[in-house]
Amino acid sequence: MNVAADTKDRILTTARELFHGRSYADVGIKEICTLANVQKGSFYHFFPSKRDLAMAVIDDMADDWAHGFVAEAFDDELPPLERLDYMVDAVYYWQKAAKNLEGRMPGCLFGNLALEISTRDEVIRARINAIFINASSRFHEALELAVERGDIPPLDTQTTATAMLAYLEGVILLAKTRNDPDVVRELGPAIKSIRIELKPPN
Amino acid sequence: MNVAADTKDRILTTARELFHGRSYADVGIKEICTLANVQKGSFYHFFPSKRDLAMAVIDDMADDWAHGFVAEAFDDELPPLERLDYMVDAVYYWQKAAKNLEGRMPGCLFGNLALEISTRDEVIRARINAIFINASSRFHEALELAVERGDIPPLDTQTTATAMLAYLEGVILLAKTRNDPDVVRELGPAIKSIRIELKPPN
DNA sequence: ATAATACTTGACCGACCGGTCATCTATTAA
DNA sequence: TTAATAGATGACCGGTCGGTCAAGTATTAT
Repeated sequence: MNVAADTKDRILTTARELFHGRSYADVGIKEICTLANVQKGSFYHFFPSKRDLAMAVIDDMADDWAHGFVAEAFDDELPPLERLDYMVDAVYYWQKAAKNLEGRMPGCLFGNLALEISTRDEVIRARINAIFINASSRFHEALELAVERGDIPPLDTQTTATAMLAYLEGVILLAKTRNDPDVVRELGPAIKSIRIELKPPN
Repeated sequence: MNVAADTKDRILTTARELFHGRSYADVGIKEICTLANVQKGSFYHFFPSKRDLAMAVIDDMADDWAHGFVAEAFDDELPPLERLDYMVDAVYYWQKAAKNLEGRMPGCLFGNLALEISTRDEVIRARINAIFINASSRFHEALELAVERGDIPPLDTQTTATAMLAYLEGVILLAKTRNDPDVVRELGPAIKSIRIELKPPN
């Protein structure tokens, strides 16, 4: 169990780093195995296919994410609008650290994989979509609270939350294309300016 | 010349469709050749490598884009803020048409390729980055004009323009992940709410 | 008419891809 | 102690990948 869990974990961690740093298609199982110090046959003992590995990596990352700085950013103790800034900051520092390590900005693993594979694999697409929906609900909670507290005037919190997530992903995309994490810091804070008005009731 | 130009064009067009609809890595030269009715040797007469094809596709698309609906959207005749809506609408209709044809939302070719290859290929990354900078300058012009006309209060037009482009890309990313062009229509208009204030002069 | 050039053809190449499998070893349960 | 199970090993497989090349055919310039 111990050894096995360790092996599987090494595969998962290595694959995650490689997929994130490059792309799904560009990383071969052989390379993953070599870096993880795992034999190929052993790999296929734990994962039935590369695609299944990808799904496991996605779930793994989503877990770490949710229990990591997303949990910190959207902490109940924090004033709702500050949570947005916290989130932006967290993305910035993470991307900057990654760039310092690898020389390149990896961007958002989910965004990367979504654009790369979602046209080819419905299951993976749906999985990433679910992660986005979940993330957007964090924004939503924060916005609801902000309205409730009178921090901001009423607005369509649901749609605005999704728009904010979209903005964040877009900022990361642009920053990655420029290979410059500072873009996140420069553009990120404007996330708070996004507003979608409530649809007038019929 | 005629026949040759035609062959090269067929390759370019086919590759563009395939890259856009799926991904760079997922589309092989053999498939491109088959669909374009071109022999492999003939392909390599026009393009030294797959990578060069990708660059040609990017340039080709950037050209079409700039002279196509981007030119329409950012027409001088149009009130500056309406240009933003025009742009969003154009993206929406395009993505919807593509989805109706192929069943899936292809998203933005530049965004797709940026996330897929920019960590591996500096030249391509820089090329796409240049396209984004160029696009953002269209937004910038529109914002400058809007401020000048008093349509909106003064703001950091340069940064806001980039933020708007980021937002648009993010919206397309999310829409693609949901495989639903309506996301563009739902979130798109909020692009006008994005504001980045002028940095106070020292 | 001829020579040079542009383009086409399709067989071919080595490398690498994801994936399999028989065999061996360690661990666990009875 | 033994039988079963879980995990590790690495050779192996068919297929596909990007790319090459020698030979042929149009096309163009002289």
